[in-house]
Amino acid sequence: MKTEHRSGCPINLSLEVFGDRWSLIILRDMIFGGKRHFRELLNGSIEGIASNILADRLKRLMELGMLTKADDPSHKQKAIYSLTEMAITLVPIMAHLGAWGRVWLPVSEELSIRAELLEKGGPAMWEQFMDELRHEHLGTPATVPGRPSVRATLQAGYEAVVARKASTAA
Amino acid sequence: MKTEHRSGCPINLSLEVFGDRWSLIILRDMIFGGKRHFRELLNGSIEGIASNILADRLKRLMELGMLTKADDPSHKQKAIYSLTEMAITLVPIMAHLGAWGRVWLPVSEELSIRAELLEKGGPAMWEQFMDELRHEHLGTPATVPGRPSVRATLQAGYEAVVARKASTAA
DNA sequence: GCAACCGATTGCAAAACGCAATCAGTTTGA
DNA sequence: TCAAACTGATTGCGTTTTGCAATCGGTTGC
Repeated sequence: MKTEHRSGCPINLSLEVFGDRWSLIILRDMIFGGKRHFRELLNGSIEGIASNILADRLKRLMELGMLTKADDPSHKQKAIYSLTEMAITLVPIMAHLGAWGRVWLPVSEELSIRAELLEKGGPAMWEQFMDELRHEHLGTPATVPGRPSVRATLQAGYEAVVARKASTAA
Repeated sequence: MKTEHRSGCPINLSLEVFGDRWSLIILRDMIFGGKRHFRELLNGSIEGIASNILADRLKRLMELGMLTKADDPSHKQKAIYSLTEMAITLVPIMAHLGAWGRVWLPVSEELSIRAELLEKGGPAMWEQFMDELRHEHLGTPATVPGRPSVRATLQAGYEAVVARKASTAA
């Protein structure tokens, strides 16, 4: 891993980690989309990432300590990627980024409903979401079961918008 | 201005705006360093931005609506760059980014003290800072004068660390 | 057996980057 | 008065990164 840095400024160092056009997209798809496999990330990406870029970024994110990789017991060739705590704590940043983008950029309604719900949920929802991610990716015990998962809530919001748009368009 | 987007996802659109290694650095220097001129940004950058990259990014950030440019009355050739509201509202993102970087990345003490103070100040401090930036860059009336400015507070913290390190090293 | 799928890798053209030198106009100061 | 320093850039050029398509060897399901 490269240890050469432009400066010790936290904002600069953060940019050195995900100051490119793809790293955060991959993490977004893992966090909000629940993607864990190479093909899921490759084919599920609405932005259309190329396979060599995806391979390169996965490797880089592993070297940086944001991801880990493990064998999938169901398939000898399959690898399963997991978020580390370092990546999971990006949730508040993702939430702010989504909120800012919703205000200032030409977002589409169906792709920004998740950001809107996450913004409205506030820090309490982010904490719950991070706990769920820790359970999924790090194997920590599930906390307070019974309530619907954040990802399911966001997904339901997304599907409601898609359904509504389909019905009004028909 | 380019209107071609990879997707309408707010996180993706945000990345299209500052998903590179320099745009946020420039905004950081304007927000926290109070830099307003080309040369200030060029020579003051600890990361060492090249002049062609700086020129390109300033142009791009203007096209995106993050910056405006005006003549400096004191010098016919001098241009003064101002943050727009769009850029000023990045303050909470900068704060979170700095907080995240402080936890996970090899930050230097003197360059992360500002991030620490901003994190501890919380949303109230961010709001005050954004108001000060609006006053500086947009000419809005100053709100609640009398308290020390956030930038001065952060700068004082930085200088205290530098002074302490100089004295212990001596 | 064979098609579909697995995580990549390779080749290649285009774009972006990093660096140094340079530009024309403006201001400063001796 | 006139040169030096400073203003916001621009140019040229070699290196690196990106984007895209094709392909790879191995695995699995039918």
